[in-house]
Amino acid sequence: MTNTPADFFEGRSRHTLDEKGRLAIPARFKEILKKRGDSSLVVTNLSTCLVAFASDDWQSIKEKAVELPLFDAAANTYIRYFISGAVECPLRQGRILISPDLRELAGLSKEVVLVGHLIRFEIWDRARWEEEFERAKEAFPRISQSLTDLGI
Amino acid sequence: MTNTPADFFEGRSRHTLDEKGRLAIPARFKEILKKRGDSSLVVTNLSTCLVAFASDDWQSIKEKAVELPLFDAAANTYIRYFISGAVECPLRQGRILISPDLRELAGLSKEVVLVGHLIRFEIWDRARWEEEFERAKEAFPRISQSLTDLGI
DNA sequence: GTCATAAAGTGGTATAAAGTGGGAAAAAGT
DNA sequence: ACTTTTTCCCACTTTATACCACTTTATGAC
Repeated sequence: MTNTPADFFEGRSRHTLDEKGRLAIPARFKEILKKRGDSSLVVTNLSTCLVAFASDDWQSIKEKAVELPLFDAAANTYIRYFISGAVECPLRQGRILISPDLRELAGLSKEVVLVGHLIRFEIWDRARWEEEFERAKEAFPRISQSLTDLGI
Repeated sequence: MTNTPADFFEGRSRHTLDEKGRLAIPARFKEILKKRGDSSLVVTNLSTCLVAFASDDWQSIKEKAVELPLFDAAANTYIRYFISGAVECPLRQGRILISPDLRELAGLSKEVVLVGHLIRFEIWDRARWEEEFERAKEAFPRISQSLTDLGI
């Protein structure tokens, strides 16, 4: 794992989450944030893990969401499920604090894996991540058509 | 750089509603109100929860509603159901008081969840929120087309 | 390779802030 | 005047933050 600063979140790191819910951010991720003049991450939930964005990337997601009609069912589902989980997490001593609520949703215990996802990165409980990785490895040969359709 | 508070209500918080109906407002939400020079919230009912707005945002909702045709059925339903429920709740010692009427409508017991919804935030009974969250999570994969139509 | 040094990551403690609960004073309604 | 409700104040508990120290991993010189 080189320490060349990249523009994207890349690579996987195993970290530990302490009892207070503090999570160290890998140095190469911190470099990216620093380059953008950013010192916080925005963290929210997905169904099986958490996702972290640089604040200005999250900002543009929000700006779209805020234009949605007040009473549209799909819009409300989207906001309640995905947007409403978002918490700004400032980096302190190179770490962020993950709320008990989000920790519970993602099933995070002590051992955690941070997975680079280019514009964002994911935060997985280690056991869940290993399951998901196996699933992805298994599924990979079968998704070639979908990838072609997506232009890859 | 600085720990700037966001412009929108984001994140979920678990709070307790005491016997007097007092509800603490999360510090990050209070920051937003303070930034706007606002010291009250406007709270009204939705079908399964309550919604809170900063007073000037509520003002613009009202200004739109007042332009609606006098005898339009949907307009009247909207005003009777949604607009008329609104109560101004001033912040006192960082808390608001929720009337027994609204508490009953939203089925609020002791455990309550505040759900950031950008321009507004929702107030849910905890058990109801958990049901709704599961529903939203479940429904999420199926609403992608609607979201695309909405420009997401 | 080994050693020294630096950087990254981990854990604990003291302090500060946020959230919670209850009681007394004030205000409102009867 | 009396009851009920609201408001304010204080005390307590819980959670977050800053600070410090230690361990582990990476880096560079020899």
